[in-house]
Amino acid sequence: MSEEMVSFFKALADANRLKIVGLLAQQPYSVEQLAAILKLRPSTVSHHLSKLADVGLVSAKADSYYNVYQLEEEKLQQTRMLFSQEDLVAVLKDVDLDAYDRQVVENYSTTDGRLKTIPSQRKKLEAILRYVVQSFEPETRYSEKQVNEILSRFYEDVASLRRELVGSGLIQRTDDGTEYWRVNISEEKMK
Amino acid sequence: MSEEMVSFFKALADANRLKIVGLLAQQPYSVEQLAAILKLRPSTVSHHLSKLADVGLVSAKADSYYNVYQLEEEKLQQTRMLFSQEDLVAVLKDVDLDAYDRQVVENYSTTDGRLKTIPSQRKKLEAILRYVVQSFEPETRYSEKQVNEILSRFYEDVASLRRELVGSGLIQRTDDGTEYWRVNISEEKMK
DNA sequence: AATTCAATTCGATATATATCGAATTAATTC
DNA sequence: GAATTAATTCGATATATATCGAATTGAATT
Repeated sequence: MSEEMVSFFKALADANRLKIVGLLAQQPYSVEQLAAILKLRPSTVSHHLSKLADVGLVSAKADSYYNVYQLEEEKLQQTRMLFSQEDLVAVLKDVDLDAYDRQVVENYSTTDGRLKTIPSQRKKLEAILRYVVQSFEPETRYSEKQVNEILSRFYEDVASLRRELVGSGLIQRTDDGTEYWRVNISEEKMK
Repeated sequence: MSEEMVSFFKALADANRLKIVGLLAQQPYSVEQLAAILKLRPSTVSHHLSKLADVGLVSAKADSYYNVYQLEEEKLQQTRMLFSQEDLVAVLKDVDLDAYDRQVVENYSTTDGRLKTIPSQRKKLEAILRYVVQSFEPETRYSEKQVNEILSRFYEDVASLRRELVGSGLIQRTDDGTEYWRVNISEEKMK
């Protein structure tokens, strides 16, 4: 999960905690020893150790009445596997990828869902086009007349809109201009 | 350097910054797009991006008046090399490794540098012994008489002190007990 | 059993920082 | 050239957290 990843980095995002990891990589230490070496109070070191223990980087072993902490080597090795493609995708759970496009469309639409104008900024235009193209079924051929009919629901100047869609690569057409179709995402990414 | 390592982890120790990394791993995005997707203000996203850029994880490319950010793949790969033995040792620069032993010795010494008592806690005792043994030259043989002479500078009950030193493995002796020598660190680590 | 001691927990405080809105900057469009 | 727009910077604020000292806990020594 993503929250676990954040906690992991938070655990290491402190100079003293990094030093603790470095020290425990050499040998186990008690809280008192770490406190003396780092010039911190035992209570502070205890706090740091509990954060490191929370993410599984260290563990304690009771030895008489000392608490001797040691590094969890396997967990440290695990760091090397970080940022695999899966990890990166996992971070994007619950992320609203279409929020930008939606926001742009809203800004340029009247209450009845039609476009007021076509934005001149390229990024805005692209967002609008990505939205409009969703009204075309994939794997389907449309005549120019059908295309115009669909586009007229969004904007009066269908010719401009059609031209931009083709120019952006989201819609393709035969050379003679008689047939149009929506380009699917994987193909589009190729360009 | 160590400070750089802390900054690196700090840069990734935030849920929204991790999401930005995840998003940029898919494709470049403008500040405005990221803001819409993450439901943050552009100023906030700008702030996050500058932290990521500071550690070299992302870079900006001007495109008309958009600032399009992209992930620095090489830097991300570099993460996998993290926590090598060198990295861990580098963190310990400027760390006062002997602080604990010094502190213990101070607590058990009178102002003239002699031990008041010998601590009963094992960890404290070990610290004292590590300190005392430094008065013996490495690679040198001592007679029992010489050993006692050296130890008497620290504590009256030289027999106890000598016994603890041998018991701890810091000092070794011949089976007949006529010669004593300090065990060097690398050998001691072997045990 | 009483005392000593290391560690943890708790409460308080000071610093760090995530977030926002406003002002500014730099570039584009009209 | 004037107006628009994206991004950054700046100042303010609220939250998070690193650190400490005091109190508590649990174990070991006397």
